[in-house]
Amino acid sequence: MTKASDRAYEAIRGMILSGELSSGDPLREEALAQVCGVSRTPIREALKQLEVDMLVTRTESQRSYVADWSLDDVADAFELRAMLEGHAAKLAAERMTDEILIALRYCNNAIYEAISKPDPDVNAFLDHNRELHALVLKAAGSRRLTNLLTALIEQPVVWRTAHHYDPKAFECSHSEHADLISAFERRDGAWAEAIMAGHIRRAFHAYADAHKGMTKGVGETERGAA
Amino acid sequence: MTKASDRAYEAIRGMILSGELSSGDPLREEALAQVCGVSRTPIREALKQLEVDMLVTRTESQRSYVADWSLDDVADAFELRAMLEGHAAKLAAERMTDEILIALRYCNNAIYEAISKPDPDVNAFLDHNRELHALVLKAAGSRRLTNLLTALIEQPVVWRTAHHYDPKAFECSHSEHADLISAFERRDGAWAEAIMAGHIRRAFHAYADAHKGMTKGVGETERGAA
DNA sequence: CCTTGCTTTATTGTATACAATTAAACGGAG
DNA sequence: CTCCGTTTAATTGTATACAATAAAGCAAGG
Repeated sequence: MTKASDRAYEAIRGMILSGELSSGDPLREEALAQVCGVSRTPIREALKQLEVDMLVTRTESQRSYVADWSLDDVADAFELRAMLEGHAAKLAAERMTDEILIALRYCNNAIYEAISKPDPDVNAFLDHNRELHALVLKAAGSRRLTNLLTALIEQPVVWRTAHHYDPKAFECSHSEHADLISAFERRDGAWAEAIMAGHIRRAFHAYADAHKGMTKGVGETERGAA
Repeated sequence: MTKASDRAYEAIRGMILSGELSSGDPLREEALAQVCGVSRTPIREALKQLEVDMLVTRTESQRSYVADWSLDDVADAFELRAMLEGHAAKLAAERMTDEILIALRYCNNAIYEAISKPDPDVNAFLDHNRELHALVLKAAGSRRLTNLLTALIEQPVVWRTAHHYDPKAFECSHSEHADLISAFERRDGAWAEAIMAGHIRRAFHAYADAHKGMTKGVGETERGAA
């Protein structure tokens, strides 16, 4: 993925998530092309993808703007994710292979390594967490489900959530993964589904709690009291 | 929507669904551009959208092919649709407005008109059916959910399903819609969810039954016994 | 005869020019 | 002063040329 359209995608996404661009800001193709150092063609592809990701909205006249991300929107996304990823866990339990099971255990051990030190390695946690959830999707074996979820999992939200975790929250996440693996070992789809749904919902509340007090929308810069 | 990219999208989609293109056929941009009478740029956008729709797959080297649509794939899609649209029905029941309720009743009446004659008007049925489901999504009020479902509802599959309906199946569909409206009137989310999930699953089995005996994949032309 | 590496060909990726469309600026009439 | 239509500027849509890359064909060596 060293193509210009991918770099443009990452660049624009980064600008949105870092707060360099705020909700509602217009995204003009030519301006972005200059900033990203590419032509408009890859910019258009990137914007199309970001629109699918719901980080960008388009008016009826095809102008693009940075999407608004209210807490309600995030709640909406998390609820859908809980449902779909719960379903994925159920399917995964029914279709689990020994190979993937081993990989899952390895993955959760790596998560443990990352968080069980005085100074938790949040990035390592995120990497292995992502890998673990990807393994569940792989075991579920539904391309459509994978597609839907990747469009739904806003990695930035996960990032923000994890960076507000306290040691106990990390431990909780690891413990839930362990339960999930137990459910997989026993091929207990209903259990796996319940654990996963709870796992996602817990993450949402962690996000919502961390979000409390922030009066501004996600990605918006602080402006101080008027 | 009179843009070249939309026309290209419809044209390619049509070619795939009509069987003019078979599963696994390569889709070369230039060839499609000539067939559609447009340049490669809108063709690329159309292919990207068709890929989201899962009518087209791309190899790691970015070549596009007509996707394979096995019965398992369709079952997968219907299951996800049952879950998501069931969820939508639950939300819709909780957030239903009188205005939408009136529109729903009108819509289901129109469906009744279309099917309760000697020669059912299948196209009118499909139009009003689509409208009814769109109204449910509107009442549910989740942009994300709407996005996910539109990517999931392969209208062609619905089309094929409806065109194999017998009078009793039409009546059944209409009756389930009526029940759904009752659930909405009573703001009974759980009931609405159950009805909708059953409604979609019934549609799947109608599709599967009609599909029996077709040894070829969807969209593939009959070739006769070897 | 099979393999391996190179050459050729086909296909996709990107840049850019131009056309079409839409929003903004402006000006005149009421 | 406001409203409406016209003109102007800005922005997106499309076509096309060229660059980059991957597949296919081919030839030489094992």
